[in-house]
Amino acid sequence: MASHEMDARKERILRAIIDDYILTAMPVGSRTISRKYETGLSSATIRNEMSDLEELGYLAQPHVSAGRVPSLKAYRLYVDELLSGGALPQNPEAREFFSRRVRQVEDVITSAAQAISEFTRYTAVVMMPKQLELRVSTLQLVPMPRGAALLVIVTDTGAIRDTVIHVSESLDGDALYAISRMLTERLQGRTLQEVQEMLGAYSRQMGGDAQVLQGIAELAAQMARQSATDSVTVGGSHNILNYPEYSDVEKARAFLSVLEEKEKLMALLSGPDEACCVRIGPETGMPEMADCSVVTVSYQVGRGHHGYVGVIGPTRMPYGSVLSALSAIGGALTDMLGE
Amino acid sequence: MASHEMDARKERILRAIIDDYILTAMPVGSRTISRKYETGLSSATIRNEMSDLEELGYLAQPHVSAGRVPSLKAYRLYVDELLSGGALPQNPEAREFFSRRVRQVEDVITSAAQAISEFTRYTAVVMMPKQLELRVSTLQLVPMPRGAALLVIVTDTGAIRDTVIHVSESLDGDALYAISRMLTERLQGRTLQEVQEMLGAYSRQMGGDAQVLQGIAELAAQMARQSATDSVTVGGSHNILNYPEYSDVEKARAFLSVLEEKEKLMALLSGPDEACCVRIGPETGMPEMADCSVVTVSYQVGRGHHGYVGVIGPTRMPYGSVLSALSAIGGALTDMLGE
DNA sequence: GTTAGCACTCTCACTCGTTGAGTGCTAACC
DNA sequence: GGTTAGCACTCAACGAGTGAGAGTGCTAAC
Repeated sequence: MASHEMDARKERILRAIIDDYILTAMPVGSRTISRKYETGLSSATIRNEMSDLEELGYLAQPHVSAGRVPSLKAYRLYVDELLSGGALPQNPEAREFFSRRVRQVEDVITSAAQAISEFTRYTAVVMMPKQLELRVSTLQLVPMPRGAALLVIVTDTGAIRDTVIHVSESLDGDALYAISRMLTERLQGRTLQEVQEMLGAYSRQMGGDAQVLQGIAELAAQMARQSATDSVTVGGSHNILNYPEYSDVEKARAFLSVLEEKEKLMALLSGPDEACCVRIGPETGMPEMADCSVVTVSYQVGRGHHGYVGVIGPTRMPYGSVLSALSAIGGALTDMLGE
Repeated sequence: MASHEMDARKERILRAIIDDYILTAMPVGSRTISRKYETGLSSATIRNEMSDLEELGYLAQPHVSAGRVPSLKAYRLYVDELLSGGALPQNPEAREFFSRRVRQVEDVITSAAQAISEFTRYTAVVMMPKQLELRVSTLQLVPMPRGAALLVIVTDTGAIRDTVIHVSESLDGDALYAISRMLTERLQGRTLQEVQEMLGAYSRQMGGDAQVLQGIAELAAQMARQSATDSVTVGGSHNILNYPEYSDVEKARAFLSVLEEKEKLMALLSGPDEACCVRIGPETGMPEMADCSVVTVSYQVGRGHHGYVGVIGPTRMPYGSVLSALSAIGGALTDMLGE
C-alpha cells in the first residue's frame, strides 16, 4: 500500500488541483493538470495519483465523470502548510489600502473592514472587544450656534463619543467651559455606570441645567451600552455575488442574513487564541456556514485585549493572499490601537 | 369607440390588477380579478375590459396565454392619482423607526437611510446638498489621555467634524482651552478655505504648536472637501434580493454596482423641484435602471437648500406606502436640519 | 351590456436521446 | 515498477419533443 501514502509528487499535484480550482471554481480534470501545470506527467499518471488522493480523502468527485474537487481536508492541509511555512508573505499594498481618515476607534474599525473587503474582494468583518469599566477622562461642552452645544465625553482608553444637546442661549463659550471643568472635576475617573448614578443626585442640586445633565446621562448610558458589548462591523457584504458558488440568490440571501446577526458574526470571528486562524466549512461551528470559510487574524488593542479582523467567503478561497492581506491590516490596527 | 375610453369601471379594474401584481409579481388573470376583488363581474367581462385596457396601453401581456401585467403608463396613472389625491396617508410608524442617536449631519443622513430601508424593505438613498462657504463657528481642543487631544470644528450650519491630534504632554485642559479660545477668536467666521490659507501664515509665527495647526489644516481641508460635494448614502442595498425580479444574480449585481457609483446615484435622486417625485422605468433617464422605479421626496436643509430621500426598487412597488414612509422621514429631516 | 362555453395559444415541467468530458482499467512500454 | 496509450464506460448538460394547465378571444345566448 505504498502508493496510499502522501508523497511529494502527490502533494504537488494536490496543490495544482487546489490552485486551479480556486481559480476556476470548476472540477479539475487530469488532463488539465498534466497540461496547464508543468508536471511532465501524462494525464493517465495524474489520474492514478488523483485516484489515490481521492482514497486518501483529499479529493472528491461531484459525480463520476466530472473532474475532482478539493475536499475540506485538502484545504486544511494547504492552509496548514501555508501557516507553518513561517512568515506570511508581506503585503504592503494592503496596508496602503488602509490609509483613511481616522476619527475614533469605531471609524478605524469600519475603515479597516472597507479596506479589507476592497482589497480581497471578499466580505470582511472586524470585531472590537468589549471594554468594561470605561472611566471618564474629560467631559467638555463645545459651543454651537443657536443655543446648542456639542457634548463630548472622552474615556481613559481614548474612546470618544459626542452628542448635540440644547443649552440656555445665555451660556457663552467661557460659561460652557466653566461647566465643563466643573463636570470633569467631579466625574473624572468615574466609570460610566457611576456617572449615570451620580447624575440623579446632581439634578436635584442644580435644577437649572437639567438639560445638560440629562444629555450627559444619556450619552454615558449609550457609551456604556455600546462598550459593554463587543462591536462588529461588516464591509463589502455583497462581494459574494462575484463568486459562482453564490449564483443562487437564495444562498446569497442566506449568507447576507447571517451577516446581519451580530451575535452569529461574533461567534464566527472570536474564539481562537492564535494570531491567525482558518476555519473551513463545518469547522466554523455554524451549520448555515457549512460551505464557507472564515479566515481571522487577531490584533492587539490596549493591554492584552484583542480584537479580530476576518474574511468570510466560499471554501474555495486564495487563503494565502487573504491571510497576508489580513495580517497586514491586523498589524496596522495593532499599531494604531495597541499602544 | 366608446369602450375605448377610460371609465370608472376600467379604472377600478386597472387598480385591482396593479394591486394584485404589486402583491404577487405574477401576471394577473381575469378570473383572479373577478374572484379576489369584489367586482360583481364575471371573468368574461373583466376579460373584455382588460382587452380594452391593453389597447389603451395600460396593460401588457408577457405572452398570449399569460395574464396581464401593468405597463409603465399604468403605474404612472396610479401614481399620479396617488399624488393628486392630496395629502399622503400619514405614517407615524415610519417616523418612529427613525428615532436613533443623532450625532451630526452625516449621522442623521445615514440613520435616515437605514430607517427607510428597514421600514420599506427597499433600498433607500439619502442625499445631502453640498454646502459651500461653510464658516467656522467654534474650534475647540478637548484633552485626551497620553498627549492627545480631540480637535473639534463646528461650523455656522452646525456641522461637526473632529479628529485626534497629538499635542505636547505639558498642555493641560486650561492650556488647551486657552489655545482654543485664541484660535476660535481668530478663525471664527472664516470659511474653511480661508482657514487653510491662514494656517500657513500662523505656522511661521508659532512654531511650537505646528502639530496643532497642521491638524486643523487637515481637518479643515477634509471638511471643505466633504462639504463641497453632495454627499449621498445608501441603506439596505441588499433588500432587492427579496424581490423576484432580481432572482437573477446578474441583475442584482448590476443594480448593486450602480449603487456604488455616487455620481449615478445623485443623478437618480436629484432633479425635480417638486416635493415628491416618482420616476418609473425609463423616466429615470438611466438605461441600466430601465426596469426600476425611483421615488424621491425632498426635505429642507438650511435656508432654501434641499436634499432628497429616495427609494429605489422594481417598477412593481407599493408606491403609496413607500411615498408615505418617505414623506414621514422627509418631514423629520426637515424638522431636524431645516431651521 | 353581461355571461357561459369552447377552441386556441403558449409557457412550464418533464422526459428522453445525444453529446462530450472525464474517469477506470488493461495492456504495452521503458 | 513506474509510466503511458487506448478504450469502454458513466453521467451531467443540452436540446428537442410532449402533455398539462392557465388564460385568452370569440361567439352565441341571456
